[in-house]
Amino acid sequence: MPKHHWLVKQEPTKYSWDQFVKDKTTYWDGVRNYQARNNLNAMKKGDQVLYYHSVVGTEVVGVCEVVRESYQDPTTDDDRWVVVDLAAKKALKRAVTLAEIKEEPALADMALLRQSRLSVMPVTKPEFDRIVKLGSKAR
DNA sequence: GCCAACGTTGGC
DNA sequence: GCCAACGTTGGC
Repeated sequence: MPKHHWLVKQEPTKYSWDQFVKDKTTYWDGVRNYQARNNLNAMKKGDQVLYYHSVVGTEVVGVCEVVRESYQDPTTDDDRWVVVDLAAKKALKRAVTLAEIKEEPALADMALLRQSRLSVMPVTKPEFDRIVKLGSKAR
């Protein structure tokens, strides 16, 4: 089965990549948006996920992996909301900024640009590979 | 700190 | 079921 690719956003002041790396795995809580929730539900174990810092930095900083598929959000009794478990996999050699993504014609259609408020979104494989490639070489 | 985009709520 | 008001997110 082909793996899916995703991008999750977090404000580094709330939960940074560094903290994530320290924790190794985390559950992705706090999603209160149906579209983002639907994306969480569609995640499969082993899917690759880009980690994006919003507000502060506005850049993709690392890659993580789905280690547990969606289950009831432990931080609320409301059964509409779910979380997934993510494991930090590897940091990009250098962060890929939002400005760079905007400059890349191949990335112009990313949900990140079209729907700035969505916090969990699908990414196509070419888009995913492109960002990882950008993040693995010097500017 | 401001403002645009967009999701949600509630009156009708 | 429509739409105005309101709240939140996130880029700048």
